[in-house]
Amino acid sequence: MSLRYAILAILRVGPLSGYDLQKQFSQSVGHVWHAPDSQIYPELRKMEAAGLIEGEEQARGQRGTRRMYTVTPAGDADYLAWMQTPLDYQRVRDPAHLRAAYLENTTPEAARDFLRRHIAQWEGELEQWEGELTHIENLSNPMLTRRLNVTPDSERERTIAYKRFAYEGLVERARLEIAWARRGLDLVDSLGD
Amino acid sequence: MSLRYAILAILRVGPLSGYDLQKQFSQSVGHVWHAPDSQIYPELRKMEAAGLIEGEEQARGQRGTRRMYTVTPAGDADYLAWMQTPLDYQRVRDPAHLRAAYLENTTPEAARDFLRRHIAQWEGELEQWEGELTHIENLSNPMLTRRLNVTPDSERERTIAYKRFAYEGLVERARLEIAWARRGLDLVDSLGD
DNA sequence: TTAACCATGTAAGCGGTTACATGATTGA
DNA sequence: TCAATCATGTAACCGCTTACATGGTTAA
Repeated sequence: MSLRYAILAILRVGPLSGYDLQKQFSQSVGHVWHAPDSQIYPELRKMEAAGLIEGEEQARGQRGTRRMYTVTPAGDADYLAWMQTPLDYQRVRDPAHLRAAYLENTTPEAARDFLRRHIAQWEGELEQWEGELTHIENLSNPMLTRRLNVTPDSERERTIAYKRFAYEGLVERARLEIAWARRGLDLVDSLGD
Repeated sequence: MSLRYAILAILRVGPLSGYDLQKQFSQSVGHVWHAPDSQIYPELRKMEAAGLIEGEEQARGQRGTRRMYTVTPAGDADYLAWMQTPLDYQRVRDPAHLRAAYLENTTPEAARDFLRRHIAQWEGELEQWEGELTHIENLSNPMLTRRLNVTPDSERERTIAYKRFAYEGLVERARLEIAWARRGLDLVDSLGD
C-alpha cells in the first residue's frame, strides 16, 4: 500500500503526468521506495478510480496526448490520514543474514564471494544515499527545490531536516552492512582452509 | 525462492514432519526468514514434486498420519548449488524511511508516535535476536545442538562462528534503528510546535 | 531521416498474507 | 470429557517482477 502514498507525497507538490511523475519518483522517493513504470501507470489509474487523484487528458503535438494528474481533496485527506496511522511492519525476511547463518555449509571461497557481493551491493546503495544527502544539503535536488517553492518559509526547515534525517539513517545502515560483511571476510580468513 | 533453501537448511540436519519442521523453523531460521505454516506445507509438497525431498507417510495412533520428509541427494546438491550462487538483492522498499522523509507533512505528535512505534518494533526484534545470540553462545538452542550432534568436531567451530556472526549483524541493525529513531524524537522536539 | 525521448500501458506468474477449515491424539 | 496440541492443508487476494508491446514527438 505504500506505493500509493509515495505517489501522493510527490503529486501533492503539484500536478504531473505519469511520465514526469515516474521521472521525479526515481530521483526522490524512489531512493526509499522503488517502483517500475509498469507499476506506476496502473496504480495511477486505480487511484483515479478511487477518487484520490484526477487525470486530465492534454494534447501533445498533432495526435499525442498525455494525462496530467492532480491530487483531489479526498486524496489529500487520505494521505494525511495515512501519515497518522501506524506502519505495518513486515515480518523479517532477510536473505543475506539467512545465508550468513549457514556459511559453514559452503566453501570459504563461496563465503568470501557472498560477502564481497554484499559489500558491493551496499556500497552502491551508500553512494546513492550519500549523493541524495549532499543534494539535500545543497538544495540541489530538483524535486526538493520544487517542493520548497510551494512551502512556506516556516516549514522549510522542517522539510529539509526530516529529509536529512531519513537519508542519514539509510547511510548509516549501508555503512553498518559494509562493516559487518568486512568482519565476515576476516572471520572466513580466521577460520582457515 | 529463499524459503525453499531455508527449509532445506533445516531438513538437511535430519528428517522431520511438516509440523515439527515448522516448529524448528520458527525457533531457528525463522528468526531471519519468517514463514507461516500455510506457506510451509504447500512448499514441502512442491519440493517433493521437484524431487528435492522425499515424504513418507507414517501412522500416528489409530487413524492419524504424519508425513516425514527427508532430503534427497538431488535436494542436497540443489542446496549446495544455491549456496554458491549470488543472492539477488531486492530493490529498496523501506516504509519507515519513506515515512520519515515526509514527516513535515504531519503533526509533531504523529511524528513522535511513528518514531516511538519504530523503537518498540525494533526493540522487539532486538530481544529475539539477542536471545538467539545467548542461546548460540550457551549452545542452548535445540536446533543448533541437533545440528552439532551430526557435525564433525572440526566443523563445530565454523558452525557456531557463522551463526554468531549472522545474529550479531542483526542485533547491530536493531540497535541502529533504535538509535536513529531516538535521534528522530530529539529532532521533533528541536523543531518545536 | 533517424535516434533519443516522450508516453502509456498489458499479461503471466510468483511469493506472501489472511482467513478459513478439518480432524486426530494425548494427558489432565 | 475437555483442552491443548498434533497435523495438514485450501482459497482468495494483493503487490511486485519480468517481459512484452505500441506509437508519437522533437531536435540534430
